[in-house]
Amino acid sequence: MSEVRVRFAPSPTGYLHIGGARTAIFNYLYARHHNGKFILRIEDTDIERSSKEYTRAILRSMQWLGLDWDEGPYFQSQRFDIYNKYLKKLLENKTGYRCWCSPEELSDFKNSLREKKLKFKKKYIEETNLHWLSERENIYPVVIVETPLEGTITYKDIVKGNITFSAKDLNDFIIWRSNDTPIYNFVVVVDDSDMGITHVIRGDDHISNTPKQIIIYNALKLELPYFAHIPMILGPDKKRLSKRHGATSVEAYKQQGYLPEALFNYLVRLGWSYGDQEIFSKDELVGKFDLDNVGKSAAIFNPEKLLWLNAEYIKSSHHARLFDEIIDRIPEEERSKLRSDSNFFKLIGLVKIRSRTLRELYENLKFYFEPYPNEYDSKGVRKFFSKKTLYEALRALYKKLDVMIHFNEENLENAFNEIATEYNVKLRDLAQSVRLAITGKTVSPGIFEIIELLGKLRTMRKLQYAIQWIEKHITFE
RNA sequence: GUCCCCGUCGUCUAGAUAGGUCUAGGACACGGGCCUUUCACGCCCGUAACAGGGGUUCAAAUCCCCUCGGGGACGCCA
Repeated sequence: MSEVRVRFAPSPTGYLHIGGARTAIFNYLYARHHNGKFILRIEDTDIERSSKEYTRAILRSMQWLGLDWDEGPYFQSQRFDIYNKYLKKLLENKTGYRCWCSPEELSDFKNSLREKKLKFKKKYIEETNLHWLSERENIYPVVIVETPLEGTITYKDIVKGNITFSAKDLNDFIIWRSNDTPIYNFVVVVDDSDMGITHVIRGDDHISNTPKQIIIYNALKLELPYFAHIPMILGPDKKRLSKRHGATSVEAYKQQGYLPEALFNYLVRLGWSYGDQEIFSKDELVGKFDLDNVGKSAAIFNPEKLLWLNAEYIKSSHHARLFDEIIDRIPEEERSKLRSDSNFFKLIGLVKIRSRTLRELYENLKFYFEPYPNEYDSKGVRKFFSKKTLYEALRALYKKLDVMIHFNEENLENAFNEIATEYNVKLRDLAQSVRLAITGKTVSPGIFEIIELLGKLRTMRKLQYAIQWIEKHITFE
């Protein structure tokens, strides 16, 4: 077989969404696996709804996901010359015809045909004496492709197998608007052919477009590509995934703190599998991905599993990489200091196993450079700041730490234990009140570990602040 | 309504192509336990599915048919 050439062809009428991203990924992987070319084409023939802003956003999302393309982006809006050339051909060989009818007339006619269980065909225009086939005043013509009255159109889908349509079930369809611009079904065929696309890999919502496109291929005497229709992604209610199911754009997942590899991995595994394996590097995917293990049925998007995968990727990421990923969230004045602070990088290591997103990672990290917590967890305050003995223990601990010279885990642990015994409090309760004092939360890495990393100065400052806070806000019974 | 596609645990799936090795495997989630200064991580255990009905066959999740269910398409959108 000659070189594999595939394409991803989004229309810039919105951000790149999860479904589109998966289609792009499948195309990308198929190209890379077969040493072929991955082409990007922007389908902006609907000038009204397309925008430059969305185009930029789509490219940005693709780059973020690591979907680098080999050719393009081509813009259909710049290729009207080519479409005109093929349009001429279609008109010349009479598979396309001009129709002088208004949108209203056309839709009324289709409705009346529907009542008779008939499809819209040129033959019925003629039989009904509509006079739409020759010029009329004040009406701009559309160009319509004529579909056969009988027979079948069959093609072999790489993922779904043989699919057959009856010609009698097909409407003749418009391929050129009365405002002199071409329509989707026509331009895809022309472009895919012109760009030498060998495999059309797209969502299975395009299955019913395929017979129409095959008719155009045949009419234009163009070679047919292979078709592979991949199942769609559904929401939890089994409806087509949309905004009401929550975040659907790639951009949104980026903002929420997902790693591109995690999203990529999750999306490939949705509808494709390789035995029991769940986690794949991109190189592995390039080696293993092929269309034959793509499933036939629609998949429900499961945010929980994506979250799990993201956590897995965060856990196995290098600290430096994670630092780079969250740097935008860190206050500017802290960035360079932290970059060369080896304790901060150690802390990243402690915190990353309890962070499922980069956002969480940042939240778990920020106590390190913030002088004291913005607020204390209210439940924690009730349990650990509101007991007199714990408060007294905390004060005693403060004094003990104040004279401690080597601020290491071992010494800290001894000090905590001594105070706990002395004041007859549980070590865990003392640890919790210190944790709350330092991080503002009841959850963090090991208390001795973080104190050691934080160092004496910053620890004492936070403890002092907490003690004062308690004195100011709490009245013991 | 018409046409097309799909149907294994709640979810993603292994199982197909070569019907027996499937008392149906893995993963997420969920439940329990261990570890433990909190929360995680990690480890161990558990709950849970072949949509239904007919065939074919010594034998069917795997092949055939029907029913039911879900989705998609029927635009001068892509």
